[in-house]
Amino acid sequence: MSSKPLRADARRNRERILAAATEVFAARGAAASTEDVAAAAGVAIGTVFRHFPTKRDLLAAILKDLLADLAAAAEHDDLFTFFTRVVTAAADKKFVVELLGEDVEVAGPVQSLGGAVDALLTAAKAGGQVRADVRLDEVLALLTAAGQGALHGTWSADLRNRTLAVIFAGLRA
Amino acid sequence: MSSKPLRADARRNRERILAAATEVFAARGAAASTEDVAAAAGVAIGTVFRHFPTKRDLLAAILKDLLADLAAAAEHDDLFTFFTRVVTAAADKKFVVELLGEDVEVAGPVQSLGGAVDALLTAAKAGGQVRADVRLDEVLALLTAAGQGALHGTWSADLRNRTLAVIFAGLRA
Amino acid sequence: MSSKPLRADARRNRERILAAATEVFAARGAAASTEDVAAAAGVAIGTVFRHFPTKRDLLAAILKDLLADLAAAAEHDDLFTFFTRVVTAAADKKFVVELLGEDVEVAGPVQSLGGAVDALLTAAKAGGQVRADVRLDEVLALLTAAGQGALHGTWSADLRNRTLAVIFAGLRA
Amino acid sequence: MSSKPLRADARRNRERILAAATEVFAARGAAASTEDVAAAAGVAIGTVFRHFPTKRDLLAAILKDLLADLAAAAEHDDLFTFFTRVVTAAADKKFVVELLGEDVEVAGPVQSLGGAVDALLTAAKAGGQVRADVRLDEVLALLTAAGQGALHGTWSADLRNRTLAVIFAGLRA
DNA sequence: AATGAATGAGGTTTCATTCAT
DNA sequence: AATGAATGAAACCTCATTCAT
Repeated sequence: MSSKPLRADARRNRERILAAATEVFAARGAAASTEDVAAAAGVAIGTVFRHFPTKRDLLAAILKDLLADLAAAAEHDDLFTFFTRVVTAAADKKFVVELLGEDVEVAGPVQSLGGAVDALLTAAKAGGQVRADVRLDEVLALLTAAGQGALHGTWSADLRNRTLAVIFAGLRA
Repeated sequence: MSSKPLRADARRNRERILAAATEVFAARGAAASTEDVAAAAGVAIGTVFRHFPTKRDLLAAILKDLLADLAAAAEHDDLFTFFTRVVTAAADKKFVVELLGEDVEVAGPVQSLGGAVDALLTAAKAGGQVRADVRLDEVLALLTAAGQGALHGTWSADLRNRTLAVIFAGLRA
Repeated sequence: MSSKPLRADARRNRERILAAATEVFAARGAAASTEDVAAAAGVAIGTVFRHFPTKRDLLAAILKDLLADLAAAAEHDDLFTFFTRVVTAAADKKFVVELLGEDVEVAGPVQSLGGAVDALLTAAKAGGQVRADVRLDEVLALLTAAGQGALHGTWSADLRNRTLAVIFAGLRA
Repeated sequence: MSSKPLRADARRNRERILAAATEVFAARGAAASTEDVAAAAGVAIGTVFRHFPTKRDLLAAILKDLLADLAAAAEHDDLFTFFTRVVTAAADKKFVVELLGEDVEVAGPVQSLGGAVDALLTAAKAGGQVRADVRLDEVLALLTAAGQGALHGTWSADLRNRTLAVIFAGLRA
């Protein structure tokens, strides 16, 4: 997949930049400057642009990492647990929604998430926790919706639980 | 509320600017320039800033108008119809979500929307279409979530219907 | 030709910028920064870009002015005098050659110069100072060549005279 | 002259870089990036800078090679043939003029060219093809001028011939 | 000697906002 | 009240050059 194995220092910097960017954008929104990200990562601005030729590339990389983490977590979850996890995670990453709002390339990352959710959905149907006629795409749609709703609404834990309860009830029958 | 009665041409300009801004931001996102809004409205940039001293003020005014329109529509809807209307409208106003992501002053407008929804919810409960223990705040949360999900996911009409069907089923039982 | 009559202050600034740019580029070459031009003109950087949206636009405007001045001078010259004038002028504007080296739009301005030269050439042929079979395009070519040669070679007045003498002799017979 | 005998691979690289640089600068002008030159040569950027510590050094080396080639060709030419050859060559090397415009160290190489031309000029005078009072420096000036004119004017073969014909006639009488 | 990642100054350009006309 | 030119702080990005590997 990756065209070349990065040199040790390059890989180290790439990761520092990604970590710094995640933090900076989380704190100040996607409008924060690339300059600030460089400073937070402790590298020069040119280094950021060597790794991510465009601000959009940087945002896309963060998003990809985030979704990959979530997809990995899916292995040990049932559908409802996973759903809750995603929504909770979204609330911590205020800027993800802004990323999605842009034309950032999401198709790929979301596909991988879709695969994970598909497995959970199948299992949930088999176990009778979800109606048989529910399809993958509306589950993904609900996931996106809940995630972004939580993001913008800054729901309390209690509100989040009650809101998800409605969705879960709808999936059951 | 209004500090001064505007001159006729000033009022006309204010409205032209609002209409143009709604269109421009819907088409190009909230990052579109104020200059572009002025051009679309057929006025000079200075005129926009005379009416809305800050870009944020302009965005807030649009949002307020939008929500007021929705609240007005609520008068003739039942809860589910209204829900569908809001979600459909959101898909047309790509930028609303960006506004909410910012610190735009929405408390007031959203309150009025809440009032409208509260009435619909009470009626729906009375009619037995919604469980008695459902509270206003989770309905609003679901509304926000669905609206923003629709926005970002660019749902087809079919997907929207199936997604809302799950939510509605959840509200019923 | 010009789409709108500029406001008084705008026109004043436009001219100050052009004058400053001519000076700055003459002194430091076309690689000098737009920022420096703005400073020399006593305006903010944004003002330069309002008048000349691109550095290239600025360079093209200078070139156009320069050639227009030369074309105007042609009215009172004979061909050989004009030729000498152009070559001398070129030596003062070290950067013109760099402009021409770029893809700056020169076609238009050069056309106008061509018109002036054509008239001088016709008169010179009529007066018997130039062979009848000499065509406009080679005269322009020689003009360009001499101008740029003078530029790069930093000819002394004496060398310039002797060099032009060869060209003039060639045009005579 | 040469400080150290280069290792075989180093010498090979030096030549690959020079060849690539000649091509790249010819195609895209002297503003082309050193990075691009490295890529075209198939070496890393560091290698370019090891051989030519400065971009200017690289440009100077190219120029030197170019002029050396021309001087070598002079051995078998008469003055007019040589003149034509130089002008034609210039049209192929779009960037040479830019180099001359800079402070690139050309004194040495140009001297050697001057020597070659001097010999041709002497022969031409002896053969009666050039007036006796023509001096070397104006011939060189005309050569430079014609070369640069051809460069910037993108002359057709026909135009070049007619333009040179005027100069040659001027040299004859 | 070669590699290629890092540096960081500097370039062009955008845009919200101010202010002279 | 309207106009639109001016401001100037960023923003993103490029590139010659240095230096660790």
